[in-house]
Amino acid sequence: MAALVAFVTAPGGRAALVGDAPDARPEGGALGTSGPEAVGPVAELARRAAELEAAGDVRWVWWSAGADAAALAGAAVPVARCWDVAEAHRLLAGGWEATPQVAWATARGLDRAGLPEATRGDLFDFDAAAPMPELSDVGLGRVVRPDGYLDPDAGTDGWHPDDDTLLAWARTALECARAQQSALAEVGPRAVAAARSESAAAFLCLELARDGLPVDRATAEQMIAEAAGARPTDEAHARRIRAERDTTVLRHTPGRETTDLRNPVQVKELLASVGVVVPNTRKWVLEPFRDTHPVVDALLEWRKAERIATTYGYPWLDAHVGPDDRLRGGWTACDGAAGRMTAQNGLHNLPTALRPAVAAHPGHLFVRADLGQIEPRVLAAVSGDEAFAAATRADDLYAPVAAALGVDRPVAKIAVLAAMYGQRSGAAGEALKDLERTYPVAMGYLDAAYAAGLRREPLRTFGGRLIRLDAVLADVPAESAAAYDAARGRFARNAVIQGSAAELFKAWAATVRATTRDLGAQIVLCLHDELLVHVPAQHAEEARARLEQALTDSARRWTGSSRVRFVADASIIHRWSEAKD
DNA sequence: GATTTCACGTA
DNA sequence: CGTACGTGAAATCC
Repeated sequence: MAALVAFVTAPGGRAALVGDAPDARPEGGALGTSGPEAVGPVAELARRAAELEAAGDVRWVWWSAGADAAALAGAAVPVARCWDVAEAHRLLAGGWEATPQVAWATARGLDRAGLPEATRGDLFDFDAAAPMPELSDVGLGRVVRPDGYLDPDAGTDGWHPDDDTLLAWARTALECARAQQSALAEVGPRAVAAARSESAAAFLCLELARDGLPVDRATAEQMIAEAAGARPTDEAHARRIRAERDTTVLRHTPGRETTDLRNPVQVKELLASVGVVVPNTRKWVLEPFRDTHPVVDALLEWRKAERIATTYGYPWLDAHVGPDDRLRGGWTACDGAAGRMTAQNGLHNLPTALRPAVAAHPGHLFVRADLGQIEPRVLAAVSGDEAFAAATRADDLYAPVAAALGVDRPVAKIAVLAAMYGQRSGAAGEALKDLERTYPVAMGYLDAAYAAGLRREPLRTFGGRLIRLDAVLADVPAESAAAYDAARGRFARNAVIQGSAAELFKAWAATVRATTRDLGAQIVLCLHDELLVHVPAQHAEEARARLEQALTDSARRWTGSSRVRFVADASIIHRWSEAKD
């Protein structure tokens, strides 16, 4: 078993590293007596960490990758195993808030309501707390208060610990990680493994932010030019281009040229004047009126161009694509709801029209792979439905389902999706009833999640992530209590599937990262069920094979069996836009 | 200046 | 065929 070694940093460029050999620790013995221990400038500690990583079996512990491990990612330390206290806490307790103080309190079983407030300036300055007696022998008392809570200022921006305090901060992280492991072991058989996988994903997020997504700048400029016009030379030029774009719509409605197309109220009035009366001007509302009046089609085309001009235009390119032609944004390992990864600066919602601009750099290729029919396959795994699991053995899961129900494939597909996502009406009605009879375990699992949502009872994903129903939907406006309840039910039903799928995806990504590193491969994009890996051209085929093997292995570890089959569609491409093979 | 609404891109 | 996320422009609130 890997030895835990904490790596923590403090403002001012200091870091501490403290190891603890768990098996060597005598019963009731002191902590931190058998492993490495160092404190100093973060660059120096990162070098020491690189040596330890190269030498042996280490699992790094940090309060969070973003706060503590940036220097390791920056120095390209090939971190193989880690424990991210914040990610472990998010798994254990749900939601997104995961400061060291909250994570520590939860792991130690302290009441969340008793958390002390951070001090502010000199108004509430008080004398440093006396060390906590039972922890003072190893120095944790420097950051742990007598009442057991963490010093509320520890780890915050304005905190300037001395060396001994920073060492105590590292030892406390170790202690917190151990307490979390115990707590997660109680949650379920997969939760500790899930925390490790989430931790790896959090470090991967630093690497994604560091490396960026390879872009072909010339193509990007060309695609932007097609939608938004030439790059403006000055403000007046920019206004002129904007006006020309507006004219493509306004020329269809003489007399209304002053309409502001960016103002939905005015657009609604404009449409009403040509007989298109709509409650709002959303795309799917206007779509049926495309042929009613030419201004509708012109408006929808204008919106597409306007989107690229404003969100993905020249300012976006200049701000987020570096001189090395890499598109960079911040990444998080999980959102606050079900636990999917998030990304900023358009990395997760780049219009497909711009995908030709995402291109492998010279000498490299992309291996692109996505998980096929991931959500129904995950449903089969998490529900334990043997009949549904049997259907996953087919490349196309809907084919055996259609055969079992005695319906055409499209009907089977709609029925399965309707069951998972909530709509229980419409064309799928009859097939849904058959689905309930044929796969009662899987359908029962979904119904139970829905019912728990109605009752406001928190749920856990397959990997043990707590799905909270209080905070997430608190601000959803609802006309009636029943609508609010139903929204909660749908959310719960969706979250156990979406969240579990996210866990498998991250386990897969972490395995790919580990098993393709020696090829010089970089994961450059994670998109919920899709991976884009940038790899030296001569290793592309090998990398593709390892991606598929990684799925088999991580799915097997995650589900604990091979009853449910997961499939990846993997191809080697130059540009993200290229068709699947 | 901060927050809300509308709209729309991705899965 | 539901859920989630991030972004920008304009309106609205304070």
